Amino acid sequence: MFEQFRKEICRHVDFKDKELELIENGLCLRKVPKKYKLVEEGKICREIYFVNKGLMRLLYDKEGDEITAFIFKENLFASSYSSFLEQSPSIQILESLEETELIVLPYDYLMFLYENLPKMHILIRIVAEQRFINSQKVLASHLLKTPEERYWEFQLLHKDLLKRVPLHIIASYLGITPVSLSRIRNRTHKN
Amino acid sequence: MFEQFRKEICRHVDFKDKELELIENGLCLRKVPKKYKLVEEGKICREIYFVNKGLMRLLYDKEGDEITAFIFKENLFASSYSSFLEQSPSIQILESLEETELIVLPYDYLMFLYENLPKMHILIRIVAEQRFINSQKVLASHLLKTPEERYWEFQLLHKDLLKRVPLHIIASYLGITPVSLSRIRNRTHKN
DNA sequence: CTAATTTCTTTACAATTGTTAAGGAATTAA
DNA sequence: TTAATTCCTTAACAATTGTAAAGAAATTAG
Repeated sequence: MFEQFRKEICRHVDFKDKELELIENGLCLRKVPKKYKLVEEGKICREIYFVNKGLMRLLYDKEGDEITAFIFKENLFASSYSSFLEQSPSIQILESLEETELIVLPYDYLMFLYENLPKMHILIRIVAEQRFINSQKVLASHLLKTPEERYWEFQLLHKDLLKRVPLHIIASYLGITPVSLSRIRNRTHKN
Repeated sequence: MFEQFRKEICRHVDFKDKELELIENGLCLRKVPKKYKLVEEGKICREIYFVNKGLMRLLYDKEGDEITAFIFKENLFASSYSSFLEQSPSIQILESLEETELIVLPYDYLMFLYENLPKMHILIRIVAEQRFINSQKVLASHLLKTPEERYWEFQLLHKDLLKRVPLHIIASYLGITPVSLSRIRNRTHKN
């Protein structure tokens, strides 16, 4: 049930069995269907999700248009993290792209762990740092590369997602329209 | 000497006087002139800097062109954070935009503090989380807004920087060319 | 299986940006 | 102060993207 989760967190912090038990006492497993919204716009995000199986995406609703901020694959911690950290209304939406199996860590239980298992600060510090590094990479890609180069890069790094995710979602992740992505793909395949 | 620094970190973590002393034992003050490079491309970033007075910027060298990733004002923790965290060669440059006064926290001393003052994990967790939130905001701005809207937003949030920083640096921060920024400013002022 | 919906591509046109080059303004250095 | 450098704007043109609309293909729902 928590095998992947254990493996992932123990890569970063050396938790003892008793400590793992303490952590897992507050967790639960949740299965959601495709297109299920875990966090809605305007609501406070009160949980962090570890993706056991499936795909999640974080997105903005821009006057009806969906703009993808990030796609979470297996073994990543997903959440509307800004909303979770500040316990403030989310400006992002978190939803599943496939039928997805999640491990749920509630905010209140994380606070409990912070007090009773100080190592938890280390773990969450590392999770935050990694999400920061990721965010920096995506931002750098926008600052340094053209949409076309960004598509090539995406192809290299996330070949699997090209098959799992509709192209218009990838387009919005790359910061372009589906029409433009279609043109880029057309150009690319011919050369 | 460390007043601002103390005030800032105590906003987040309740350090006792003795603990503050322990932290400050490993810090030093550094004054650098304008355009001084604290971190060079390819070198490992071995320090975190707290900006006491002045301005720093994080940038990429893209085939000779300078692309600004972030601008650090007073009371922020600046660094090539990815390089610092992973102690790997930096793909970013960190340099001063003005004569700048910094408080320097060396990597080795942070490791020492992690071991001898566990609360340090909390502080650095919060610093990482805030840099993440910032990074998310900048990325959202790129995904959701046009360059023109991004300039308006910048004007609102960082009016002071328009006077302190050359426009071509702001242009690269907004992800556009100086020529394009000039056109946007021209359009904006007329309407 | 059929109908409805979603997804993807293509086209034509408008709008914006990038590029290159040139000149003037402002700042910095000698 | 003068000379050199940096900074900013403008112009013209090419390239790219966005928008709107339409239709084909694929997927989903009943």
